[in-house]
Amino acid sequence: MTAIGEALQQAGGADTPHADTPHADTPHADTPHADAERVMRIGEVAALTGTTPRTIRYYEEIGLLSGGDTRVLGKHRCYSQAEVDRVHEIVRLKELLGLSLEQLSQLLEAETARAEIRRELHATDDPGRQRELLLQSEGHIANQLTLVRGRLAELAKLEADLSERARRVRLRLEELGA
Amino acid sequence: MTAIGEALQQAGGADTPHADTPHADTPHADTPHADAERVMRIGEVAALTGTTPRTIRYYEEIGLLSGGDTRVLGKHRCYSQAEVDRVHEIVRLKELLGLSLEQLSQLLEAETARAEIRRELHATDDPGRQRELLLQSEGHIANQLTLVRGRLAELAKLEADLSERARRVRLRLEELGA
DNA sequence: ATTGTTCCTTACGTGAACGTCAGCTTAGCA
DNA sequence: TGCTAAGCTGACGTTCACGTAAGGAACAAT
Repeated sequence: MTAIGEALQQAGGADTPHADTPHADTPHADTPHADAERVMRIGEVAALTGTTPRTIRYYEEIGLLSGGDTRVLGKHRCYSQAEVDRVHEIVRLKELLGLSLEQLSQLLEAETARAEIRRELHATDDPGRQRELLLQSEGHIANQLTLVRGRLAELAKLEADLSERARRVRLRLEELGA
Repeated sequence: MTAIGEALQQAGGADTPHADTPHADTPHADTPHADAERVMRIGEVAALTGTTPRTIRYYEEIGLLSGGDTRVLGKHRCYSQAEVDRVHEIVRLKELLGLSLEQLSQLLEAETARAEIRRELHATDDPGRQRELLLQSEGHIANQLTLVRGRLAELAKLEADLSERARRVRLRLEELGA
């Protein structure tokens, strides 16, 4: 496939990038309430997010992922659905906005804080503290929105330019046909 | 400035990235019709496009820029406004779509062909040939549009997600305030 | 207990996209 | 004609974002 082909396909997504674990995830739920907070290992997370274990470890290395605070060195990393979500978010923002991982780690300060905030929101009864946390959240999201909307505007302008070009070419073709 | 700051500013553009040529472009038009097809050298092009001479040479090296077909080796490269436009286009697509330069060179086949097409369109009187050229142009633009619109859709979805999140946080804040 | 698969850490390798330095030539000007 | 700023051609260095390989430990199943 050509490079442009890849670029065009890039919008589709949802492919099967590599087969790491051959037999799929255990279909029969052996343990009760298994789906809610299943503990996953790195290979599964990688497969679910369309990345590789190496990538996940790298993201941990540079501080994008926590990588199991309480994990004993030398033992397996274990992840929950929350980490999967985060990796998905990382990939999405990275591809869509073309940000470097350093920029992302700053932007994702929002997400990092969100987990913390959710925990603390449920833990505290102090309305003042809750207010503070929510305001922080709002600020982070606003940051992301600013970035995304800026990109949207630029892309819209590009689209307009291209449409205009296409229109002109069509006009000339009609002239020619007439 | 923080990385996120840069990312947020990235939408603004139009900064002065570096001062290469101290005294600006000769303000007095010595030669007549100077602005139409001024011949520029690499430093000026770099300054105008917010890049560096090295970058321009690199783009030439990998085939993204022609770099003066008729240029004698060892002599200075010279550029016209067309090259400046092309570099601008490259930078724009690269940043906005996050494409690799190889992908870009495929996508920009359109632009490459356009110059050719414009020349040939004026050179030939054969309507059949003209039709063919215009159809080619149309195809290339359509390719670009597909790519851009795909991105636009993805970004719009992201924006919607973020807005939804922001809405929820605001709701909780109102609850709290009430 | 053995075995096969997945994972661990460490460390070196890689491709893209330039940056940077050296040594020399060209172009504009005084 | 001489000077200086800008450009030229190698060629090596660098950062990012991982890939890959080696040697060993951990888990699941038998």
